Amino acid sequence: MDSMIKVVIVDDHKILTEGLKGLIDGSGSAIVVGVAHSAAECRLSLGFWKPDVLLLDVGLPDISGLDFCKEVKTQFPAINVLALTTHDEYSIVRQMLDNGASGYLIKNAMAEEVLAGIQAVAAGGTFLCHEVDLLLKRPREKHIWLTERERELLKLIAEGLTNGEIADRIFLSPETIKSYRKNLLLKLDAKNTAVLVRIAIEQKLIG
Amino acid sequence: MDSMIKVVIVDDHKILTEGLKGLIDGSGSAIVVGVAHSAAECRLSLGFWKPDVLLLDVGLPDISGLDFCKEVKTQFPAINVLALTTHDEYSIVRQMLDNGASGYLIKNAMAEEVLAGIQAVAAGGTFLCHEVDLLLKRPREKHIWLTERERELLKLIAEGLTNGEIADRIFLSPETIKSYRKNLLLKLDAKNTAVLVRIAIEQKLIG
DNA sequence: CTACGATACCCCCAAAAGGGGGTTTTTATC
DNA sequence: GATAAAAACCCCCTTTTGGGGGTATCGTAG
Repeated sequence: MDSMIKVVIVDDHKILTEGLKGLIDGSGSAIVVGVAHSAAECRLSLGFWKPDVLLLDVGLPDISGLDFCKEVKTQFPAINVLALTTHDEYSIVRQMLDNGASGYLIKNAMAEEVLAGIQAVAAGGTFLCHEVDLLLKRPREKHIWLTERERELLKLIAEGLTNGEIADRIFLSPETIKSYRKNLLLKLDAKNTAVLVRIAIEQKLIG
Repeated sequence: MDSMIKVVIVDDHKILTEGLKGLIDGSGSAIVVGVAHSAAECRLSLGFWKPDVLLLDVGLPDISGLDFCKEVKTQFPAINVLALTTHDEYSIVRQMLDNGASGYLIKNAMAEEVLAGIQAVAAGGTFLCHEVDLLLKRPREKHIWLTERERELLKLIAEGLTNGEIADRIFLSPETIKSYRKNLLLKLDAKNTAVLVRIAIEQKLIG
């Protein structure tokens, strides 16, 4: 049928893609025209597949799904990206949507939500699974959001650099690094570096 | 058919379980007699389902799959547990096998490996997917393995307690805590607390 | 029976982090 | 053109960590 929504799946969990393909093909409204298990594999065929919807995982083996989403939207603005991941952290959802995704599904969502999501984004709309919808509606204060510089500092701290080493690395005064550090402790409500690093990783604030 | 292997799936990713059920039922050698999306849900019916093989995820929403594996093996020693997860860390694999699992599959393994794994453990054997097999064969020095006490200390450090606070909590001298801390830095090859916490979380050494 | 790992303890001293206060400049938004 | 947020900088002082040494006890596997 010509009205079939063409879908491509990019996910390295082969067991999931197999099952998902069956689910979508069996729906009658959409058909899987391609499956890739890495961003590189997807790049090779995406121009040929020309899907309406790209079901994209965040945790790809080669590059981040976050970056790949941006890449796809730049090269093929007509393709609607629907994120499909295990991550339910604000930081990931926000970055994915900022990078051009039209929808966001968590892998423990119902099968029906996948089909609903595909139809919604194929029609040019947006779709968020229930859990993510609630997440984004929470008051602003509950969401941790850092500036570029803060994320950079946080990453270097988590790598074990001292204030002095960080200062040398990015050509700033050690006193400046100290200020950022104090501010990060405040923002993330951490009493010391140990907790700071734990929260940074748990909330996926660093790559 | 009487010779069919009876399988129960426990995983909160509904999309994966749907697909997996189709895959197993379609194999001709095994059949899914039950699906649960949490440990609690599984407990209710496990005695009734009486499966030969339990496909078990580590990241369940209610309790850890690690603990649930031990629980199942205690109550139903005849059920062969086959772990099916995204985790490829030594610590998780080792704990799962220590808790009685007969096999370990990573979710990005091939679909064929799932069927091979089910047949192997149903026959009373063991099964490790290729990746995990390689992981366990690496020289001992490459594997980080901590004592009970060290894991306890590591957890408290990651929670942000200082040496003094930890000492008060577990009734030891602050000097003792300091020694453990220095030893942990050595063992995990971390130059400071920030790196220590990062490695602890990445290698899944703490709960 | 001895050798080893795990547990628990101690001292000294230097380096780093944390808590409290600040200032200035740029850049974007209204 | 005001307002606000981000970025960069500075000083004082205390607490905590890290690096370097140690010692003693207990249990268990060779």
